[in-house]
Amino acid sequence: LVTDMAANSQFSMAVHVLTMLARAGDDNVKSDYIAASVNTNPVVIRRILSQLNAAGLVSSQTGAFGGTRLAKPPAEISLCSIYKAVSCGEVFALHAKSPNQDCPVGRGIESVLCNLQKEIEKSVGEKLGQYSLATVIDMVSVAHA
Amino acid sequence: LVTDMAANSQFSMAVHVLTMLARAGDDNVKSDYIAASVNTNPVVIRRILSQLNAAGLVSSQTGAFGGTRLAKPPAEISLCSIYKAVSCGEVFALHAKSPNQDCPVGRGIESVLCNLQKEIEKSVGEKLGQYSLATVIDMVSVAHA
DNA sequence: GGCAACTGTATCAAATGTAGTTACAAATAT
DNA sequence: ATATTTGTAACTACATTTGATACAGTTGCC
Repeated sequence: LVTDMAANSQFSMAVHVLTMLARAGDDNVKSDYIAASVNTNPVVIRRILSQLNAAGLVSSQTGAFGGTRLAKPPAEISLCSIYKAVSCGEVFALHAKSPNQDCPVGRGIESVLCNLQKEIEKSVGEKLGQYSLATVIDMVSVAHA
Repeated sequence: LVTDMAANSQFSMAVHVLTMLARAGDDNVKSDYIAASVNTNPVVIRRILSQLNAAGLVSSQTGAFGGTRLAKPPAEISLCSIYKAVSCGEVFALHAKSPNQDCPVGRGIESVLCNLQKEIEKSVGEKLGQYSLATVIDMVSVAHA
């Protein structure tokens, strides 16, 4: 392990996972199989699948011959819904400690930054909403055609 | 300390710092004074000022009666330039470990995600570019008028 | 029924990033 | 000279992410 940890890559992994599921169609896919492609531990994959399941993007089945498959067609899964499903942090964080309320700037800056944060997050959501899982699948195919 | 650490709030602090400097006009402002408003340690402020200085947004002076002031008028400092100045992480991170290159998806997904990452980052930059430090100052003033 | 396979989740360890703090060298006005 | 202030190194504390092991619960098949 030499890489930079503590930098949330769950969105990247989630897109990867969903792409694998899309290629399997209606077949159940096992977490071990996905883990081999993502190059990580099956539990990491199951943690992501758990969030995607909560968001209604996939549906899983326990027991022998179990596994996971998409809950909707790839064209109906937007990248925005994936982004929201895995709890990625905000683009930037607000002050860790509340600023000094005795200072005019300290008193006013928090709400301004909070509004800005919401606007940026909305902007990111709209941009991601322009793409679907189907788009990604096409791009992956073209990438090494 | 009970707050959530490890969530980069340097952009928020940088905007706060620059707002303080803007209000001081051409006067040198000391890191201790800014730290009192941001409610943190002067060294944390000087670390941010160091990055803003490298980006040409402020100019500092060491020694007695030293301090920092803006290097340009607030209207010419866009929030995008502030965002780029403090090294905030990307909106989402790519895979920590490189995916399995023996899998078609693993082989193609990285470049797709990388392109997407760049596009999102560009989108964020454009959105932030719509605002300047002058805008923020106005909003802070209005917030508690 | 019993077995094998798979998910779901708890728990722990390793690595990394952020923020806060102390300390001190370098610079500069008086 | 002296006092003041920046710039930066070094260290601690804490949170987050990822990876790994373990195991209970579920399910298909013989």
